[in-house]
Amino acid sequence: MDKPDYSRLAKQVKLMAHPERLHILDALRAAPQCVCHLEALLKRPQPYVSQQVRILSRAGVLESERHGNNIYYHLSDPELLAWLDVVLGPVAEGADALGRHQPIEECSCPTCATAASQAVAPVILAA
Amino acid sequence: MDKPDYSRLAKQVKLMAHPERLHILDALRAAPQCVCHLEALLKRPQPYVSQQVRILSRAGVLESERHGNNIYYHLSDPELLAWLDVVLGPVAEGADALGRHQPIEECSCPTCATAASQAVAPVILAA
DNA sequence: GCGAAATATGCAAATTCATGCATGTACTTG
DNA sequence: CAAGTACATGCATGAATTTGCATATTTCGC
Repeated sequence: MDKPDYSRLAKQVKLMAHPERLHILDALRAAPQCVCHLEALLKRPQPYVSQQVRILSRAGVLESERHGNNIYYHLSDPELLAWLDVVLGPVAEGADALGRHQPIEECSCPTCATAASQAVAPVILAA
Repeated sequence: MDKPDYSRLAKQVKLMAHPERLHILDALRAAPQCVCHLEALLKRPQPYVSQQVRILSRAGVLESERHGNNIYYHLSDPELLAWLDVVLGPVAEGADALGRHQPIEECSCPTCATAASQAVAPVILAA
């Protein structure tokens, strides 16, 4: 019977109401991702990605963890996670069953590098 | 495996990313509502309400039906409806089991008027 | 400590959005 | 057809968003 807090909800919803941010969130809900990863995924300059990440961070829906030079972000807000599941459908985007992120050629973070060198031929270093 | 259309989804999500619009959508998913109703509900001037309604209308998520002088709008997009159920929780906001809208004192549309005169004392006409 | 890699921050221009208000239109009733 | 009611539309202005870019910061390998 209590009215929802439309202001608060709208503010949270707004986080998804942006194509690139939605893309980031989609990637992030699957598994922690470093910025270079998202950069490769979105095909946008790093400062651009960092800024969108910051918007999400400052909204309190993200958590970060540093691993050497890379900073891995992941979604920490259950509410938003639930919404994303409905808007985007169940998690698919580049995540495997273990919750690790899918290696991307354009990304050179440790996770991607080792994964790539183990799986496919290391064409990465050639380019 | 196919990537979601982030642009399209973001655009649709944006419809909810606004307090007043979210409020309108909440009311609208329960039952058809006329503008005067929403006006009373939001406590905002009529042109303001009409404009928000138009945004939703032009996005194709609303349907309208005229009854005499009043125009009743209702949500016609199942996708958005599903999202609203998750964001706002199950329908509650002023709808009864029959899907009629709850009469509001400030509203003078036929539905409200008759409902009011039958139920509580018609204090409405006094003010 | 130095340079390189990964990420963050600040700023500015362009665009979009929000909102108030005056006025226009459509239907109804007498 | 005249007047009233319900709703729509146009416009103006200020605020917020978007996006690009230059530059700062942090950490690692040497």
